[in-house]
Amino acid sequence: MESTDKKTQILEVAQKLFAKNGFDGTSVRDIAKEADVNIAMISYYFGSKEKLLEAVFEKHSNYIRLQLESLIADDKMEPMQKVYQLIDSYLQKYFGQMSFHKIVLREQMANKLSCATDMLLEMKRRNQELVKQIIKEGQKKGVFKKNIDIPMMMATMLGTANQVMTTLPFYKEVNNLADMPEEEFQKLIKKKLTLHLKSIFKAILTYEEQ
Amino acid sequence: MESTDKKTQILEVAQKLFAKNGFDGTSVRDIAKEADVNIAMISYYFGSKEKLLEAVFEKHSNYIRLQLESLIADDKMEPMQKVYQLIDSYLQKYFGQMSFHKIVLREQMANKLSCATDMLLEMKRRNQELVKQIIKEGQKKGVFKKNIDIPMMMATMLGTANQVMTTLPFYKEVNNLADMPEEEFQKLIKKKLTLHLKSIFKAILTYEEQ
DNA sequence: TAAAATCAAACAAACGTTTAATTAAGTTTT
DNA sequence: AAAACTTAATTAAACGTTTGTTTGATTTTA
Repeated sequence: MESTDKKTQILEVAQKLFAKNGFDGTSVRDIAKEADVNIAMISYYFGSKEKLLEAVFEKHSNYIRLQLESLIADDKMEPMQKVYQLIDSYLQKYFGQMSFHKIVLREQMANKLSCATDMLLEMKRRNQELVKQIIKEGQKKGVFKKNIDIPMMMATMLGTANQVMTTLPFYKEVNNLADMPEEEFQKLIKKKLTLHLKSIFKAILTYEEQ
Repeated sequence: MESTDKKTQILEVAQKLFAKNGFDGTSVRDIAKEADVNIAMISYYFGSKEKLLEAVFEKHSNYIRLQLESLIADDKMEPMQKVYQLIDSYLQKYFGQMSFHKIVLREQMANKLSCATDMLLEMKRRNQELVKQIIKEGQKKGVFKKNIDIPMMMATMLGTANQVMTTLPFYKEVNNLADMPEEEFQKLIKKKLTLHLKSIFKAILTYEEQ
């Protein structure tokens, strides 16, 4: 049998609660209660709490990689357009799966060696290598500057997105948008963030130092 | 009596372990063992584990604010130089107190309402207001563009710094610096990050869109 | 000798996991 | 088609640890 109803329900609730309260801050009893299943079902389906976390990671492992590979394969698109679409893809994933990316952020911070953090690091390495290919292509075509610090550039994209995402209520406050519906507000902030990052990346990749 | 040896020792160990393993991931027994004190001393000096966390926050509450205020007060320095020094101050604080800022990052993610998160939000509001003053001064002098999204710009600085800090081992790996001593490596990455952020801020604040 | 500091021990509560029994679903045998 | 059997799903209860905190006695300090 594959993916019972209750099994997927446990997985989704776990993702939500891990994001909200952290791995250590979430008990299997919390998960069981919210998913409306017996506690024993978690061990029954996933083996342990730790393996439940791994299962959450498994679910999200390949999305960005596929996007990047199809970008590289495209030989008609301009380099700068590829970078813009790269930003779009990342932000699409981030805002579409906020709760998961909060878990990633938390796991990233914990430097304990687990199967989940290994998966994460491997994902990061692979994606960074693909981004490198896109940038090098732009440099070969003479559109981008030489000496781009790609890891630092990626840190700005991921870091800015994370920062905005983890302090969304703060941005709502400073922009005086307390009344705006949450969904509309997120759309707005995503739009702002996209433009912001695109203009930064353009500066990093093309503007000569003065 | 004020600040016994053991009391400060508990505070420092707590900061270190909270940063490493998170608040929920750190037990008072862990803290007591590493600080080489009896478990009961934690309740004796701080009342509870929660209040111990608050005490850690208390210790760090005012550093950046003072730096910003002295920057605003200076009426000789050029606006761009002020922004550059703002970046220096923030990164100085971040790299000097990494473990504390990891705790901040974790608390920021947890949206539970505690005394500690309140302190954090208040700090953020105040500092953002001060940064706003510095930018507005530059705009009045005609050095900076109009329509600067200050919260977004700050998100880029804080977010990039956080991202680099939480994934330091990754940056060591991708830069092939596995052999470099940790201290030297951190100096290098801090230097890189500083230049990176300054060039981004210059672009944000002065380059006209093309 | 009075107050502060320190300690081992105990507390109840919460933790992740396992057990053993029961129900539901599916398959095989009559 | 009914009965017998087998496996999967589900449950309440219990398991042994670990959790944060408190107690009450003892030592140190002033």
